Amino acid sequence: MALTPKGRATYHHGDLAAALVQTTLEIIDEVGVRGFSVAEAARRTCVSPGAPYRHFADRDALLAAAALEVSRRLRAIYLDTAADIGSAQERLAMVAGTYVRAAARYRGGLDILFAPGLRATHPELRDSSREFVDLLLPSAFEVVAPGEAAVTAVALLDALHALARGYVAQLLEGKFGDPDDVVEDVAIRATRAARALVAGHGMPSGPFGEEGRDR
Amino acid sequence: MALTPKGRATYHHGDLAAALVQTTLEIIDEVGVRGFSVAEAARRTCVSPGAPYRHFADRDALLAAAALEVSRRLRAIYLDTAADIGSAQERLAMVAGTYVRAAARYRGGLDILFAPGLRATHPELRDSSREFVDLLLPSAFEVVAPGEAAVTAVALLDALHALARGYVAQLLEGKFGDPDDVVEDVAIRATRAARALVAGHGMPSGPFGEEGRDR
DNA sequence: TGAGTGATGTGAGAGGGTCATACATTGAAT
DNA sequence: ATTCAATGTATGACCCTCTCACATCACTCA
Repeated sequence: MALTPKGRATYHHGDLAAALVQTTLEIIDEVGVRGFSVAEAARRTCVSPGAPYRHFADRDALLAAAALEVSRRLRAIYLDTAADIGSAQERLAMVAGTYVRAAARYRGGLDILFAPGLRATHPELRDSSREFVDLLLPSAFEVVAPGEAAVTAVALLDALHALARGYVAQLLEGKFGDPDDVVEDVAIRATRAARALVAGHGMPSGPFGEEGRDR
Repeated sequence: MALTPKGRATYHHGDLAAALVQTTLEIIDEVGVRGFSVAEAARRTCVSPGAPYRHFADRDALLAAAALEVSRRLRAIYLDTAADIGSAQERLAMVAGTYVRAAARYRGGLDILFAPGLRATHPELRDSSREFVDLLLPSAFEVVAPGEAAVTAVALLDALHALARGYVAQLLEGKFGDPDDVVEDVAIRATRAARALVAGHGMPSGPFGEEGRDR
């Protein structure tokens, strides 16, 4: 009998975990999270249906790993585009647009990244988002009034995050038409709205003031 | 043998469709969309596993019906709270807070309402959201400059919608802590951010200007 | 060099879910 | 009373998740 029951060169795959994550992203791009199955991922990776479970505890764990990968790519995109923006205001406003453009590129990828169930169960997803947001903290500090900087800056970032995610959701669900056709327009609108938000940032410290954030 | 193989009084249920929608909402509140199954819904409604398919084409159709119900309730909540708000600015800002509070009340309900897959497949969900948003149009018109009112007003509403949805997502995934504990705080923050957005609404007409909106 | 060992993949299968199909039951219209 | 359409049941095909015993391989250390 062939050394490789499946269509592979060696019995051991080499780096199944990474391959599965990659395949997962592809599948999700095609059929969405709902259509994804680890069986299908195994099939495409030319591996038995049980093999993925050597690397991921369950379906959700694989999805979470894929989401984490998306998160990493988003971060990279941001770092690329933010490099040459001088004004803190503009840098903040721009993130929203960048987010939207990245969404069009990764589609389903963002669906997992934001899947309510997953984020609730896998804290590392929230952590990754948080780290990403923290990249923006310095810019936020520059923008808010020196007095109550800390809290207001964080609140501003939360608001921007909310705004961007909302636009992404609307874009991906086709509210404005075929996502491919309208990405750029929506990105511009998101940027514009973000600018308005940054401009009107004069929000006095609120209930979250004392306890810091994120616990 | 008993007339009712299951624990029901009559062979015919009476209003299975409505009962299923209700049960669906309950299940989702308990175990989330991911944990929901029409088999379980049938079980709880004391009906055979196939019965639901007489009323709903497939699992997604049942979920969509449930989501529509949530949408209806949201609308009712809004109408209740908006009644006695005089200023258009405040009315707009308040919607964000209302949205957040409603989210805490319906939890999983909003998960379905916003589930990317569902909204893409079932246009009636987007329609219902749109009708809801349209309730706010008059207020939006009051707020923007008379000149380019139409487009800007719609853009403002889209931005508010995005913002509110983003906050809801963050709330439900536990970013700020146990949702129950922080609803009110988050609602306040959302309202505040919305106010900032409305205040900085001076966005000139953009690429969406010519073609109207929403197609 | 050549066993031993742990990591990785296989195959079979239990359990459950979706959905289609054929059949049973019933209320309403004739 | 009879018939019909609507509604529920029973059964089963098919797929998926996840488990378990076993096969295969890479690596280590004597």
